[in-house]
Amino acid sequence: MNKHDRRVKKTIKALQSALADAMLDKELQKITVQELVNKADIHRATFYSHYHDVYDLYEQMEHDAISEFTKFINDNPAGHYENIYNSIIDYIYENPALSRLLFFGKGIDHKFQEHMYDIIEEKYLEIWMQEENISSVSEEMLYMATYHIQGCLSIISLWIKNNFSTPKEKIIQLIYSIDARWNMP
Amino acid sequence: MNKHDRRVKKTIKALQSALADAMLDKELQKITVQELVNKADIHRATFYSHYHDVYDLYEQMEHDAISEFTKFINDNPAGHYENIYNSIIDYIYENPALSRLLFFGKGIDHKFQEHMYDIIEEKYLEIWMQEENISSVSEEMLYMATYHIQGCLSIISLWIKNNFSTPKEKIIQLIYSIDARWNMP
DNA sequence: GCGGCAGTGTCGTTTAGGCAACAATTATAG
DNA sequence: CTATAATTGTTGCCTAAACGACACTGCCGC
Repeated sequence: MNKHDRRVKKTIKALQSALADAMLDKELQKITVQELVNKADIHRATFYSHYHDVYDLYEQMEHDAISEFTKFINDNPAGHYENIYNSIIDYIYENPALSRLLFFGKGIDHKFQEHMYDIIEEKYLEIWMQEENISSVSEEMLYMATYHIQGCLSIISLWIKNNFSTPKEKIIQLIYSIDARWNMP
Repeated sequence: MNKHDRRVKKTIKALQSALADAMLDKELQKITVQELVNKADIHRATFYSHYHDVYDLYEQMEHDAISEFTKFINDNPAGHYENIYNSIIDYIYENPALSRLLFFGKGIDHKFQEHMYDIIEEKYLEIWMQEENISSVSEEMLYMATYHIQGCLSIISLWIKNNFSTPKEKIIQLIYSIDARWNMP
């Protein structure tokens, strides 16, 4: 299967949306293949040509999302850490169903958020060390990082919870304005 | 081409959405096939296997929509005319892009709305004549029909203009409550 | 218990969509 | 004016998705 084929991309996305939707009000265990293909409007056989079962679909979803986020964050060209959130917010906005699932899905160990945090923190420290031309970070810096990252993530989390009713631009602006109010260590 | 094939339905819908989207800020004349297939994320050759050009797509869209509405209205089982709006609102909600186009698209003679009005009025009169067991309608009734139909259509129109920010149920409730406040002739 | 109903995997066949390449026709800019 | 970029139709080949059918499992109500 060529994963760059439009048809493949579309069915994958349709199935992911269907699962994300289903998981908002149902445990992963209780979701059937039938149900998913109905929602996604694809043939059942097509499902099996991509995934072994519902769990398989979920695992690939989570894995893909983490890869995507990691890529976005590491590809960050300018190296300004505000841009990290720009990429993240864009991706979330383009994949609302997936995001809702990863942040609020039922019956999941929410290690995804920890993963997310780790990736971002790593980038923060990398940028800081580069900017300040130092080889290690102080304990104070780590606390600052936690404070700021978790704060921003909770803003994004709330945004998703509110079904993106706040305009994307406003969220970005918000995070930027918080940054501006900061005196970097 | 079997128009009941899922793939066909999906590409048709994707192209319709793309055109509807494009027409909101561009004249029909200025829209290219290229642009549409990019938006719809389908191959250009696929476009030509369905339509001759952009105008062809538009005409079929309008025609299909009118057919759909007519069908909904005439299939109305109970014969209660409030249900007409139920069907219409459902359809609009399921086809937001198409609806925006038909109500607010640029560079179109908005004969669609007149068409819509005619279909609804016909149904109204049919129901009334049946209920009252009469063979013709009074002039007064025609005025009442105009008043009520155009009023309801303008509510729906505003709803679309507001990007469906008002919940669907509330719109239906609104129209029902208006009905309840009426003393039928 | 058993009949029916929903879901599961799998298979062979058909078909719509994807793709790349083509010549031909318009823009659009330098 | 000319080049060069973009859009247009069209083609042949390939493949993923659709479809219907199959036997099989598990579950629920009578």
